[in-house]
Amino acid sequence: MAPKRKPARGAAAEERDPDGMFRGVSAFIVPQGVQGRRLEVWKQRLVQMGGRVVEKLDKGSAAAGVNHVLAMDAKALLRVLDAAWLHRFRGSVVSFEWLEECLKSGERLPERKFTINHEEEFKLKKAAGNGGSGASQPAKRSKISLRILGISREQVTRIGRSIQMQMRIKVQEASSGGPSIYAPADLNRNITKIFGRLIDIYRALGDDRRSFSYYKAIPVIEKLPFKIESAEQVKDLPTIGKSLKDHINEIVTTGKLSKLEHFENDEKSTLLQSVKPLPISTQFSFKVRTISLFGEVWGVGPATALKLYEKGHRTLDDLRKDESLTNAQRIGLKYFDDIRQRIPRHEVSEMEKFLQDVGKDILPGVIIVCGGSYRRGKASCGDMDIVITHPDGESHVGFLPKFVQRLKEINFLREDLIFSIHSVDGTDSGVDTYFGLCAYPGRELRHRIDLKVYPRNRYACGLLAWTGNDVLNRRLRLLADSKGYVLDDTGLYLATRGSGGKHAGRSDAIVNCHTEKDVFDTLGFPWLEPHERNL
DNA sequence: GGGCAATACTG
DNA sequence: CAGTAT
DNA sequence: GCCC
Repeated sequence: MAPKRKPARGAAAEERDPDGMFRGVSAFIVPQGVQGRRLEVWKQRLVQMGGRVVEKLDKGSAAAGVNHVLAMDAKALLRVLDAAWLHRFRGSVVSFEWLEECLKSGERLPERKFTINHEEEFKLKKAAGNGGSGASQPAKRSKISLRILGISREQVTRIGRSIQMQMRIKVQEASSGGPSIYAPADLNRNITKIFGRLIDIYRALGDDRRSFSYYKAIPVIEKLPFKIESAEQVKDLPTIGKSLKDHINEIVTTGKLSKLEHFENDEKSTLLQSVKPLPISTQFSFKVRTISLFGEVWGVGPATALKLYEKGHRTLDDLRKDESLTNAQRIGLKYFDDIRQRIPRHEVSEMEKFLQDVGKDILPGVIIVCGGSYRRGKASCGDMDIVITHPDGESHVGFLPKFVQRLKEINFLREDLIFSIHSVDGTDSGVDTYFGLCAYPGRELRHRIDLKVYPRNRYACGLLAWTGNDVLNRRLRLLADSKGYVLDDTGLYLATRGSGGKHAGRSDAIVNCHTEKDVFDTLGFPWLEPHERNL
């Protein structure tokens, strides 16, 4: 797949009306139980009319300006937020009806009538013995669950301290004035915005290579210190060839791109028509939108998304009725909203510790590290990539099945997507893999989690690959190829030079790389700390 | 006109 | 094998 | 889509 596009800076800011009815509203939105497309429309409306949508909310955010929480109902609300947190929260907790009624009447209605009575709901759940599906417990409970699961008191208090610490830091940040952004003004937003749409469209259609070309052009354009006024200024830039130059020419002279209009105007969304017309730049063809949506389901790619569309499916609910879905796709669909939620860094940190504790119980000395965007230092993560090995080079064998079993017993792992074992018979480099869904102890919200177990001598390459980012992976693999190596997550190999073969085969001559640094050094690539790998 | 990272699992 | 995932 |  082509690299995921970073959300453009200030995406909706341009069409925003600062005097709109939602002026001053900073809303955190609980997506559970709402159709994704509907949600998107609401968010757009909110922002267009002067509001703000806060994507991440963690324990410290009370001070970060959030003054509204919007959710479907109390159940959805408690699924994502702690009752204790809500109790402390001073802003409005309202159902989406508030938003709908405001939009319908055209004026800002008092929140009071739409308040969600979560306290009541929580008491009910508690009285009912608290087994209830989907209800999340207050913060205290999750610690208790950790203890129930065999975690020591010291660890529990350590986790508690670390949460408090992070809250303190958060509050400090919030009180020391707003976020200072040093990003330079985005002079050519008119162009990159359009390219951004093309990236999404081509990816949804399965044309990753083409999508990638637009993707590469964006940072190049963003770095320009001037506003492009003619294609002349751009014709010699790398990543910008004839076609992109023509696009830019059309954009700077006419203000739009007919090619994009074509994509966006073939069949209009009836849903979007029923609401007020959106700015042209935020419209998508119904077909492209729908296929993109389907493609966001885990296990559904461009080909399947297209088939489903042509079968007549138009919504995720349509998909739910389809018999042809695979197991994994069903799970992806069922937990669509859950998986889409990002995980706050401190929670990943806690879960990493949790996994380490469970792991060392089964196999003393086992090394368990959370890679991915977490290891690259991101403030929140889309999923967790757990890389595992054992220093003795042998006892990792057979670890993963036991680990997974244990994690299921204690209700951490919930649903399986992929599970394959090679360490025992030694096939496929002896790497064991598990992909699935997990839930933070004491909650029901599902997160994507990957577990990979490597023999010690392959661990460095595994960790490197699973830390990414994917752009770095590609660069390193390309570089390896140019120097007569093959690099993947299982090792660095001497390429077998088949006489005319384009694809250098992997000889079993593995190059000894005990650490990530060994890989960088062997390839002659300047060392990057994990947090420097966000290319 | 071919390559664009490289490889594993599902059905 | 095609499709999807990392 | 771009690059060689």
